[in-house]
Amino acid sequence: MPKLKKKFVKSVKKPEAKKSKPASASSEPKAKTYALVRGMHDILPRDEKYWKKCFHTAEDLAAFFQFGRIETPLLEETGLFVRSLGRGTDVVDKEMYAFEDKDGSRVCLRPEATASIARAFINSGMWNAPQPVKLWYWGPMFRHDRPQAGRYRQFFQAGFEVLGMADPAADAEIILVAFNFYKDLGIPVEISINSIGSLAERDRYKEELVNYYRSKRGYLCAECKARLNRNPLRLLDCKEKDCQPVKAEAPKMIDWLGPESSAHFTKVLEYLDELGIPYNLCHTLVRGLDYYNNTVFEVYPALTPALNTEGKTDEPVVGQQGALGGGGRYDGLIEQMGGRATPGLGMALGIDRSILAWKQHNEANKLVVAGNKFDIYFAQLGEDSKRVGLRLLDSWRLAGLKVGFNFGKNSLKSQMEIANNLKVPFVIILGQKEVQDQTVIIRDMESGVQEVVDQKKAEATIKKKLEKI
RNA sequence: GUGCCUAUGGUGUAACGGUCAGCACGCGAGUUUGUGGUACUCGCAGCACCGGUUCGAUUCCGGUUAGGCACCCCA
Repeated sequence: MPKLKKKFVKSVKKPEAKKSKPASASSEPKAKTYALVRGMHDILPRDEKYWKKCFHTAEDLAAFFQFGRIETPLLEETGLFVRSLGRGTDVVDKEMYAFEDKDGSRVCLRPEATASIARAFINSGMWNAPQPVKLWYWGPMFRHDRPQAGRYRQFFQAGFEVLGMADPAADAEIILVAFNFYKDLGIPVEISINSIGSLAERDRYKEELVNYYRSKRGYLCAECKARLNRNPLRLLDCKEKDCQPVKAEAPKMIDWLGPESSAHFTKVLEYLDELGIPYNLCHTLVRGLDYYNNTVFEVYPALTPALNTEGKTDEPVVGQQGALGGGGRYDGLIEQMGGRATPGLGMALGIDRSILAWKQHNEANKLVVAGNKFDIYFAQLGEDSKRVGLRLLDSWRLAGLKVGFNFGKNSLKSQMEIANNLKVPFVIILGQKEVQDQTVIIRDMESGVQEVVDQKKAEATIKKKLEKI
C-alpha cells in the first residue's frame, strides 16, 4: 500500500513541479552550449592548489638562483621559430598555430619560449648587462599536436634560461633548478642526460650512425628505414622490438665528441655527482629542436611502484609517455638569431604534465596536497550583522587574518557546518544581539567553549588564541 | 597526423531491446524559528550528438564529436 501511495503522489507531483518551474525545457529549446576547442582545457579552482604550489615553487627557485622574470608575447613572427627551432622539426612543420595577421604578416602562437627570449635578449641589448643574464618565465605555449592525457594544444611551461655563460657550472645549475622543482613539490623524478656535441661533431656522428645502420638494414623496421634518410638521430628513439639489438650496438654520440665537448660534459657530470643528483646517461637522448648543442637532458617521472599488491595486473601507468621537462645548451642560438655570439642554455618544465604526474604520485602514495587554510570562520545572522560583519571582516583582513565566510547562507547551522568542513579552530559569531552590544562570540571548535568579546578586542583575542595552538 | 579503445547526473559508478535509468559522493532545504563533525526526511542533477535497424533503443549498427591508449613528437 505505501508503495502505491508513493507512486501516486509522485505521478501527480512531478508534472506540477515541472509547470511551476520558470518556463523552461518544455516550451523553449535549450540554448546552445559550447564545448572546448580541441586540445584546450580549463584549469578549475579544484586544481588551484597544485597550480599555485607549482608557481610559487618556480618563483622561489628563481629568486634564490637569481633569475629575473621575463614575459614575452604569445604572438610572434612565424619566422622566429622557423629560424631558431629549425625547418624539419615537427614543432615547426606540423604543430604551429600559424596564420596571417590583418596586415598580411605571418604570425603564430608561440610553441615554446626560448626563441622569444633570444629575440628579447637581442632586442633589448641584454649583452650589455652583467653576464650571465638569467631569465625565467611562466606561461602558455601552443602546439597543434594530437591531444592526450598531459598533452594539450595549449599548455603551460615554466622555463629558466642562462645567457652568456659557457661554464659547465651553468649546466649543472640549470639541472639543479629542474631537479629542485620536483624535489620541492615531492614528485620523484629521474634525469636523463646526454651530450650531442657541436654541430660538426654531430654531423660526423650522424654519418657514422647512418653507415652502421645501413649495414644492418635488413633487421630494421619500416619506420627506421625511413628515418635512415629523413632524420637519422631519431633512429635512436625507435621502440620497435626488432630494432633494439641494432640500437644497443649502435655507435654512441659521446664517443664522437671532440676534446672540448667531452671535457665540458665530464665536468657537468662531476657537478651532478657532487650535488648528488641521480642521472641516467642516455646515449639515445637527442632533442627535437635544432638549436641544442652539448648538454641535453630530460626529466621523467620516476615510475611509481606498480599497484600489484592487490593482485592487479601490471597495467601500464597512464599518461607517463612524455618528459616532464627538458632542456639543454644552445651556444649558437643568439648568434644565429642575429645577436652577438653568446653561449646559453635553458630548460622548460611542462606544468600540466607535472601536475598530472604529481596527482598520480599522490594517489598512489595516499598523499594529499593542502588547499587554502583559514584561521577563523565568520558566521553572521541577519542583515545587520552582514553589514557590520563585512566591515569587521575587512579589518581582520588588514590584520592579516585569513577568514572564511559565506554571506549566502542565512542559517547558523549551515555556517557552522562549513566552518567544520574548513577545519578552522575558531568561529566568530555575530548575531542581532551582538550587533547591538558591539560584541562577538568566539567559539572554540574543538572544546565547544564560547566567550563573548568586545568587537574592538576580537582581533587581539583571536590572535592570542591562534598563537597558543 | 596514423592505428585501436571508450562515452550514463558536477564526480565515481549500476542495470536494461519495452512500465518512473538505480546507487554513492556532491549540492540545496529541513528534522532543531541563534550553533558543527553522526543520523533521518525531502529535493537538485544524467543516457555526448546525428542518423539507421526495430512495433519500440540509453541498450544493436553507422557516422560525428570528445576523451583515452599506442605510434609520432615533445613539455
